[in-house]
Amino acid sequence: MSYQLLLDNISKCISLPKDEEDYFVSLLKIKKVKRKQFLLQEEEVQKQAIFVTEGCLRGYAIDKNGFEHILQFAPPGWWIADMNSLLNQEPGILYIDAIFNSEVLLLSKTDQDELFIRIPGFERFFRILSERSFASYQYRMVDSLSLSALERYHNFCKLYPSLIECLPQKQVASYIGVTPEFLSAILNKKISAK
Amino acid sequence: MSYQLLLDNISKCISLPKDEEDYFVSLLKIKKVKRKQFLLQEEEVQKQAIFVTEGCLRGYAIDKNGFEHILQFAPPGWWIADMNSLLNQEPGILYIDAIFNSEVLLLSKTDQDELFIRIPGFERFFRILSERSFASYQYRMVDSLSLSALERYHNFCKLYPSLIECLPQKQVASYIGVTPEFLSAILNKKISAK
DNA sequence: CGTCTATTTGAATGTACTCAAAAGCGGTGG
DNA sequence: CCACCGCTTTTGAGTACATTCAAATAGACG
Repeated sequence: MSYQLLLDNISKCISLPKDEEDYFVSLLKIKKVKRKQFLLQEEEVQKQAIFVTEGCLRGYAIDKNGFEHILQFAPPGWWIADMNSLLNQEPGILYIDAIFNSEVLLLSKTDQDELFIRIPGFERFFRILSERSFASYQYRMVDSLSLSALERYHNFCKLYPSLIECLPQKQVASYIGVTPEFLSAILNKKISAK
Repeated sequence: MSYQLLLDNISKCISLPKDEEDYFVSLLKIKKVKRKQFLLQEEEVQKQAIFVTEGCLRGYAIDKNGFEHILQFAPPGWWIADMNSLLNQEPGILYIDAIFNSEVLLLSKTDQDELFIRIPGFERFFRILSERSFASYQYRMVDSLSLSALERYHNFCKLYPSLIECLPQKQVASYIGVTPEFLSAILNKKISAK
């Protein structure tokens, strides 16, 4: 059932009595999201943290020339949000939409704040979650400073092995920070070089 | 005194009785760090979280061609660490050293874990700290995907206004991800274009 | 004053983008 | 089943952005 994936993740970090688990689940809203449907658009305030149970979402920004830059994919088991907007409840810069028909769990900022007070164990869970996200962005930033486009592509394949086969290449290009034409070129050059 | 800056930051997030504060302070080690002295090198395990009280540190990676890529500067009031290494207690990829003679507070991973158990309020403090770091890396990653070198330079000036005047330009170049020659070129072109 | 490092300048090169057009690949409706 | 549509991928030519390398200039400091 929809909550299981999230509850399993939580139980790896903290142990939760049944009543607390029930309370937590009562705060979650299940939402079905159709392909291309938005969960957030630029200038909106991110009111909920989003946990993906089925399908896949993406978070991206659009630059002043109208080009998309994908920051993150969120397959099942991943959280996604414009974190600055969620934290400070101010307008964000990200768009979040569904790549495939998806199902997500929503936890509103106000319920989350309440949750921290009622069940301090969730402070720990979200601390650990944030630390890991922080750590992975730190390394990703290092990669973006020090690796070539091809190396970033290989990293991507390692990070999202399940996605690489079902995503259009242009979305991968957007994630690693090159144009679709250029990614196509370096991948084909590589093959013929064998 | 050395602890005040950190205690002030903490008190903005959580309120701490005197005895808990004393316990926390007892876990901290003050360390003086000379310019160019290392606090961490590649392949080492980050055993402590580092909080800067005086001077300035930097965290950077060295790529396979021997070039430095600065990930972060840490002036007073900032924490710095190879977060993945600290979290998982495994070898990291960052170097951390002092740009100027500095003073830092060290909180070891084991003491920190103990602290979370003894004083749950610190779960909250470090959750908030991690969330903010996460949020700022998220936006920085968007910037690196969507902004030009000159725009990233302007962002840097906003982020580290106190540093921009005392850092050698080549270190700023390293942070924004271009060569010192190129940064010099775009800054001078800009001026003559007036 | 000399030494060390940072900055600037310029030429040649490489990396990545733009634009345009062609080719491929599902899906859908007739 | 085929023809067509929309979207992705490929290809190529021309251009812009950014690096490399080398050398000259400028600043900081003992």
